[in-house]
Amino acid sequence: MKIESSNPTLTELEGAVLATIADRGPMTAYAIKEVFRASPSSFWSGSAGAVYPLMKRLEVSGLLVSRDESASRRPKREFALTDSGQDKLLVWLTDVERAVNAGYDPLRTRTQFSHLLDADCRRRFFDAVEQAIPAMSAPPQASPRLEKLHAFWVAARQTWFSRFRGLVDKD
Amino acid sequence: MKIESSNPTLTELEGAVLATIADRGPMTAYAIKEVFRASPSSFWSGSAGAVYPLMKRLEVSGLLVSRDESASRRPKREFALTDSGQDKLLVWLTDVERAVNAGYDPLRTRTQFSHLLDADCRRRFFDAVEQAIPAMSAPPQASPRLEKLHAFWVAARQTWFSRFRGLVDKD
DNA sequence: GGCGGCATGTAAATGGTTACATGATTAC
DNA sequence: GTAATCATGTAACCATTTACATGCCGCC
Repeated sequence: MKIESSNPTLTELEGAVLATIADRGPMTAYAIKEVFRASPSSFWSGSAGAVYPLMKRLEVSGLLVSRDESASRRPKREFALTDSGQDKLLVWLTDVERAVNAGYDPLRTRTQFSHLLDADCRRRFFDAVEQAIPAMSAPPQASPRLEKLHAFWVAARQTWFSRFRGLVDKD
Repeated sequence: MKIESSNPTLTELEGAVLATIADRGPMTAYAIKEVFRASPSSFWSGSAGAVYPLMKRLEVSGLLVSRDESASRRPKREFALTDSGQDKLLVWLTDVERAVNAGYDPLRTRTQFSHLLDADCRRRFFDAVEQAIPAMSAPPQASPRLEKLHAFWVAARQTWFSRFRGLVDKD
């Protein structure tokens, strides 16, 4: 007897959707989409074309259940986590292989090639970046916990970048 | 008279290809692909299906030129940067909007939801991550400069994560 | 003589973006 | 009454991945 394992592993977007619902409770696809749209990373674009079909897929594979919560003629379908969805979420959340990954960071990529810029151009670019990093704001209506986490991440990034710069400027 | 602007902006992969060639001199598509495959980020997979057509595209749009460098019956086509390629590269490299972006980081994503894990599970996951971060190695045959940059980035990440953990573990 | 690395490429599938379309409801 | 927001969705397109296919060269 073969056990149906459905999708082998969740994509980052799928995992993040499940995690968001686990965190905030049942939500509409629209609300999920807005959460991602508010992210400080442009890689989480929160496009309808990604979110709606994705959540439908997650329901079909039994990780989400939806109920019609329309209070008027306007449609409103709320998705909640199933037990199996909770299980998969925990697997995704604690996936060490995924977590230990340099990720995809346009600034880190550029630092690797900063020596290709002449000193003047580099200084201007670095100045602009250094000024912009602390200005990165957390998504509006973020919880105090998320706000704190964001501030913390920004501070770490700032430290990293200015130390990197100190290293490079010496040359 | 209309000025042909061809592709509006380079993708991250396109920019990184141009930068790699600018850095190392003329290379084959195969060599480029291997550089990306060696990256510590799984997002730079360096697949032939991405690299070969991409470099052909960059040549068609005039950012690269290729010459046949076959020394035997085995084919070998080396791509070099054109002046226009150099220009576009500099624009890409100093794109502040791109550089100031939280990027795509599976670990950062997971930290945002770490409170969904029970204390025991969280500790195990964090332990594994904290142990794995310093073990992240730079690509083999990296230049001393790249090696240094990588070590520096790893150290910053380690600091960030352990401080984040200190913040969370208090709860 | 065979295996691993160099070198080129393509076809199909995936996962996501952009842009569009529709309509209900709320706030001004 | 009209603009913004809530809410749902789809179609076309895009960059990239996975998997495959081919063949040459050097080394053991």
